Amino acid sequence: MGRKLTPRGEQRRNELLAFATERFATNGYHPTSVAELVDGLGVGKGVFYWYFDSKEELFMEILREGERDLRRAQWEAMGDETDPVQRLALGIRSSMEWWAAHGDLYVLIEFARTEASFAPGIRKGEKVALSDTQKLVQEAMDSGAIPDGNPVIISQAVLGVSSVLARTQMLGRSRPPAEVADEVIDFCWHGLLGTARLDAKRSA
Amino acid sequence: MGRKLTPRGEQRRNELLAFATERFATNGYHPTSVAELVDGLGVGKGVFYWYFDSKEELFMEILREGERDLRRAQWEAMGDETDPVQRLALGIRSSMEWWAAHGDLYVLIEFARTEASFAPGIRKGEKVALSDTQKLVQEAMDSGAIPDGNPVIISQAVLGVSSVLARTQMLGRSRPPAEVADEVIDFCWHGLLGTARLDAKRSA
DNA sequence: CGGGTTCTTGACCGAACGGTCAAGAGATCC
DNA sequence: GGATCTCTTGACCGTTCGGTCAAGAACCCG
Repeated sequence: MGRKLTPRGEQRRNELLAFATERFATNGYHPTSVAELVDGLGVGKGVFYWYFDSKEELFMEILREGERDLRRAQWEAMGDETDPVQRLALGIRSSMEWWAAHGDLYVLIEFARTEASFAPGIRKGEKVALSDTQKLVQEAMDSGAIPDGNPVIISQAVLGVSSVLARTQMLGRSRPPAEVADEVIDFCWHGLLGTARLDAKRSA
Repeated sequence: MGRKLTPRGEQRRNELLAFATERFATNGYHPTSVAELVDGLGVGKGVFYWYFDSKEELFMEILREGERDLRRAQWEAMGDETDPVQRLALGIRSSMEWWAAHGDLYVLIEFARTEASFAPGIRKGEKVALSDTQKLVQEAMDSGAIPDGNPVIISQAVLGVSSVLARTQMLGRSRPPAEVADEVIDFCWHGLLGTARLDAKRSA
């Protein structure tokens, strides 16, 4: 929208974003009406349309802010580590921590992928995540740290394992993100035939 | 609904199921109206409600039939193979073939997970898939074919890799299912640090 | 205090939705 | 040919939806 907001307005906007995120994740995007959002916050309907052009724009804003924040968290976590395999591990751990704190976004992104109006935006975000991962994998291959292979496939597989275990183990069973991250790394590094499984994998 | 149908009625019902599957997957469940479905088939609205109690019931029927058919395909593919690791590979290959032929269902299941009214049914189906996989992994561990580990985690990881590569490589890039299945197996068996990567992995 | 801006209200709107139903067409069997 | 059952029609219904807007309250600054 691009309206200039006072601190008070900024706060209202954040209230709307937070409440909508929770409702959309719990009840679904379509079944959650704008009326339900403003009623839940105890304000008039005009408030909603003061801060957002449409329900659709609000939703895209939630997705955009979420993706931005996740990427920032990953970048911060990797810090000045230089070894690509270690960087990958740090990225996985920080993603897991982030998803643990923002479980609602997980559901929202899954939904967004299933509808024509939101899918393109999601695909763009996933391309960025893939490209980030792919660079690390390629670098690790070049340095001989991991054997040659198709870096795209490997990156997608790593992201897939992270994603599914985040959903089933962490969001579904409330297990601590650090533990789940260890399991992701363990599987991704060695696969199910691998043997070096018993030593401590926790990095640094 | 349990209405008894003549062959003609059976065919109409299947037309509705097929058309709705395509529309839901392409455009989303909520944005696709019952009116759009019957108009697309060139029939009156009453036809829809002759065969289904509600739009929701139709959708659940699509999911139910899909899951049943996938499971049947897997069971058929595994045939009389006895080695658990080989059975796992056969299961992965047949799933990939099935998803290639039923890409619409992929999107539908992803959506169904995101909404309170459909999520329980999906979770039940996923529990079955997990349990099937888990049994094979456990068996392989008991026989020493793969090292000990948490069979739940490993099974979910394998299913996750299958799922993400099915989506990105097969449905997204139209690559042949057999190739993608090979890549899934390769990654799951050895991980990204594994070395035995160059021999032919194709089974039998 | 006055004047301008930011924010809020809630009645209202047209459109679209899921679903109903009385009426009738087509097939089938005796 | 009539009785019966399966299937089809489409106008119609009540409800809810996303979105609008004239009016006014709250806040800020000179």
